[in-house]
Amino acid sequence: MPAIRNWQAVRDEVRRRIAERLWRPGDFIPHETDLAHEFGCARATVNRALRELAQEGLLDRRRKAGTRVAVNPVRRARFDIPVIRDEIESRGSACRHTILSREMLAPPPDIRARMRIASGTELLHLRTLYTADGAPYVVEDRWINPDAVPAALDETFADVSPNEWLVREVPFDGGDFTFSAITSTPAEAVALSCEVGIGLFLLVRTTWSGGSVITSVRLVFHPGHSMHTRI
Amino acid sequence: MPAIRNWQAVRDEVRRRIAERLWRPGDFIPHETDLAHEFGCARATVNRALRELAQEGLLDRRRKAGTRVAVNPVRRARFDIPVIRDEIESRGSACRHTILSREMLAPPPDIRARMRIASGTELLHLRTLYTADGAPYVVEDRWINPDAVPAALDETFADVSPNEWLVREVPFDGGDFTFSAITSTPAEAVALSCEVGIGLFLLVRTTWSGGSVITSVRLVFHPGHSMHTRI
DNA sequence: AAGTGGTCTAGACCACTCC
DNA sequence: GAGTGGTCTAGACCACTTA
Repeated sequence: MPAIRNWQAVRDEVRRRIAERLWRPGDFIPHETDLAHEFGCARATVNRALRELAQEGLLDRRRKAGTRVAVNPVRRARFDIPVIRDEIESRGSACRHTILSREMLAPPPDIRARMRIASGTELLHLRTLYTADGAPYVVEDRWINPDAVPAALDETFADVSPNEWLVREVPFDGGDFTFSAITSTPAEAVALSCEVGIGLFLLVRTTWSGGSVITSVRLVFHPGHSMHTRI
Repeated sequence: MPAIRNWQAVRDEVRRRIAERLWRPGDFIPHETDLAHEFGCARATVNRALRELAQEGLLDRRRKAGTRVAVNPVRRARFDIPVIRDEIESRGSACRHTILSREMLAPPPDIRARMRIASGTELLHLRTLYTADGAPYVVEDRWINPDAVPAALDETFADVSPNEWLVREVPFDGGDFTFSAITSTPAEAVALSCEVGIGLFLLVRTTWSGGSVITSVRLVFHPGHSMHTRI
């Protein structure tokens, strides 16, 4: 057997042993020290490899107990969540955005709860349409907390979309994403130039910085939109 | 300032400096050696922290060039994709599955392409319904490649669902996920006891092991289903 | 109480890029 | 060619669990 001296090789070898059922789900695998000895590398190298596999969900590690092959391989998929403009332009299409409406408004209860806003407080409410080569791509229904982002009140968002502006001006450090499907309402059908009563992909995202919620946005995508990833 | 000696603390401090715009998008940040010196820790510790942030998408690292704050903070969110049974039971509901149909069948062209199956080859085709406390949860339309998993032909999947059986018997090492929304067809409406013409969440997953495709599955979830994550 | 993974260190060399 | 991040090592100590 060739020497296994870098962490990727260790990772691949462990993966292979699991795939070939040398080590079966639920089994304990040898300790880091033993594997390091077997592979002829340092324990830190083995640790790096096993840590990676544990993060992937393939291994289950616990101090004192040891490392075992995950019984239920919960697969963790990583999604890139790009800025809409990048998503559209990376497909070679021209992206344009239009502000459909802009107003100060007291948010409905569900938004208030999601953003932890006191009753009666008014937020900046924006509706924006993004098009790809002229075709409606997504409608964005966004609430911005002016307490967290006072500068937003002076912005028209004509040149820079709300999303890009916020990304540039207020780096967030946390977010909450929900993906689901909805049935198109008349309003959404008009905005996206599609029929009423068809399935549309919905992404609701709330982002915060420190303790305060910055913005909550509801993105309704054009019919046929999909999100894709590979593990 | 308190000492910053472990990699989590370094990571948080770097995050803070970016959030407070001390380091702005596009800026180069100090080299690992300098940061290690400033924080009073080893370079490896700084490396671990910066590597983590780069993986998150917050930093952009290149040899020789250096490390800079990402201009377009593409956020990477991780989703856990659990076994359906776990997903249902973790909500405290009782999970049951029913095989709606089971047959050997030549797959339609799109499935053939997705699974890289030669024209004319027959695959095992299964339709399964999962219920949570008796209510339809998801309908699964699955194709299994008997070349990759001969043992599947002898299975009735009465006790163990196709998904669980495959997870247990054929550890896969790669997968391809697509999330989208569809409009319910009459067949789906019947299976899920819902109306025709409403939006449903759809997950299409193809998994392989080594070079050969094992299975491709199309999951249509009950109305209102959502996927959630936090970063 | 003891054993395992988790992490830090200091130093070294390597590999990739940019100039 | 030179400089940066990427990785490996050997040893040490720590922290968390569980036996």
